[in-house]
Amino acid sequence: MLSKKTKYGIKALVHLARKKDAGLVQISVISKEENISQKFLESIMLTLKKNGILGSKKGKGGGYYLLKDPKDVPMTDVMRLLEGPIAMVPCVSLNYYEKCDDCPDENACAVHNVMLKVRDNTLEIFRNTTLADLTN
Amino acid sequence: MLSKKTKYGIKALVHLARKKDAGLVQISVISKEENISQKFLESIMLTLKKNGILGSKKGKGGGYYLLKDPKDVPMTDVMRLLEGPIAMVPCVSLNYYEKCDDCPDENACAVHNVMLKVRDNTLEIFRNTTLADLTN
DNA sequence: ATTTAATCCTAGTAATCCGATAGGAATTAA
DNA sequence: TTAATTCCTATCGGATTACTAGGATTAAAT
Repeated sequence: MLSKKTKYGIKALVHLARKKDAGLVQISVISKEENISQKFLESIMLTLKKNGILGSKKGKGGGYYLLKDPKDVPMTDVMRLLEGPIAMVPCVSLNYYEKCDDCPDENACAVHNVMLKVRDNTLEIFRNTTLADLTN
Repeated sequence: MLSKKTKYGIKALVHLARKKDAGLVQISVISKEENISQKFLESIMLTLKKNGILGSKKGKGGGYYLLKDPKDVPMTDVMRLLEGPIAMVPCVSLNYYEKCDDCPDENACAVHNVMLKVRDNTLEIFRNTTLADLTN
């Protein structure tokens, strides 16, 4: 299940993408329009900023903005940043790989092989879906 | 991320599918060969039994067995039973649907639409993958 | 009958994660 | 100087996860 953090993060990014020519947008605005707890959203925006997806301006009249064009922000980036691995098991994760304690041989593991297939498909979708696609 | 419960459950089912002509298999055996905590596996086997996937025989010489042919057990059944919804958000779930608190219009929701696509793909895989496929 | 070996059942529990919330510090514009 | 914003750290209740404990029940073998 997708965490609320990721869900809210995506919604906020789409919000910014839609208003990308309007300059800065404040957390308070996004929070109201998207029905997201403001304090919670603050922390989400901060991690998006710290990881090079958003820029910000502090102080009065400040706010957030997208650093890149929406079509250059694939969902893989957003998902990995907010949600973590895209794979359902660590042993098929590209970016968060971990060996299983129980499994002596990955290639012989039934779970490994189905989940690899699922990951490939999901990854394909997220790679080919950008913020721009979500905006429509 | 897949829970250990689901992972162990799948492994146990595959184990049984591979030994389907050998009659009953005991939890203790599966537990050892698959490196799964026996007590934990007990509870998993029990839910698989209560939900019509496994049969059992109690007492000395007892054990578990598959109720159906492995090729008639799709992964959708196993996943839904052990893991719950296949969808990443409740609002795109077929079997566990729930409306989002925050979202006024599902069709206009960016998150909804990507996740619908992901669910369709994942579902397709799980529907077309049976225990028999995992056995090879 | 008794022992042994298995499933069945209910509860509890430690650790972790999630979804926030609290309370300010720092910065900037008016 | 004031108001409005982001930035930062810490905390917290509730839920979930991955087990564990302890026995009740059933059935085969002796």
